[in-house]
Amino acid sequence: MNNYSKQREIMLDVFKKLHHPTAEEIYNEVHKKNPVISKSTVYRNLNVLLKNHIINKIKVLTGPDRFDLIEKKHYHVICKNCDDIFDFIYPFEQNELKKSIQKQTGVTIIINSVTLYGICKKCSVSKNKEE
Amino acid sequence: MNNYSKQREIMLDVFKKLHHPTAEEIYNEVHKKNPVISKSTVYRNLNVLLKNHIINKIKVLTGPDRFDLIEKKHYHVICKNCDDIFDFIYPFEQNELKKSIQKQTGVTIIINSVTLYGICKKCSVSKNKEE
DNA sequence: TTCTTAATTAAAGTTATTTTAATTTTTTTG
DNA sequence: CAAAAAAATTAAAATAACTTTAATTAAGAA
Repeated sequence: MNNYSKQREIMLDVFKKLHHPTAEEIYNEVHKKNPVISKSTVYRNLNVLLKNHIINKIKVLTGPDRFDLIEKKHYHVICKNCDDIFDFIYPFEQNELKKSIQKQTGVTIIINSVTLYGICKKCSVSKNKEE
Repeated sequence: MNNYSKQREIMLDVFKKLHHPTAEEIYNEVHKKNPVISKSTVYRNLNVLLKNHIINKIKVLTGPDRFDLIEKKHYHVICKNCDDIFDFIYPFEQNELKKSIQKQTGVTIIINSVTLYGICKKCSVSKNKEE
């Protein structure tokens, strides 16, 4: 990937509109702009963008993977109930954590892609009703 | 799930042997002990154990989900290259982080299931050869 | 024991994603 | 610019991981 193909450019455009989209959501949006683009192209280009560290893949507990543009460093909290993703920032880069993990596991954190799980506001309200 | 079925008991036994196993790996091990247990039972019981907070699901970047017994609080670093999972401990429970996330996102962290990504020792060595 | 509920199995179904093979587009080079 | 080579795309088929279904079996309560 040296420069961008037309479809890849459209995909990047679409990324700016959507919030943590799934491949399907990207496909739908991209399809509006150019109905000729196929789903396999979307999937393939997602992988190209991933390999080039232009986007991130976010794994949720259920349902399809989600993606986001790597722009500024932020982390994700995922609601264990509805799988909604929220961004937050935090000074995780303190060497302390990095060094501690190095020592314990031998793993060098390169992309501080922190994911936490919790219960979002909506779900903590509605949880009292059902179940 | 009030008490355990035979198959569920076997599954819990198997969990103590394996390190972050996939459903398939659990099935294989369980199958050795009792060849009559089906794959659908393994999958179904994994979901039962998840709902009852006895095990955790770990999402890796590629490949099938992994699971582990919730015993003592620990977190995971996943190698972006080989998807291997390493455990580490860290005092994340400091209220500071919890409160900060609450404020920013409205999400209440319940299970501090932190996941970070990096490159493990093995991969950082072999990476210099290929590609 | 008989009734009721829960758990299991095997097979079929689903969802998300990848691969393949044929075609089209883009880039390189003479 | 034209021919050759490389890269990207499409549609369809294939795959991987997991879930659902329908029929059967096992367990617990009355």
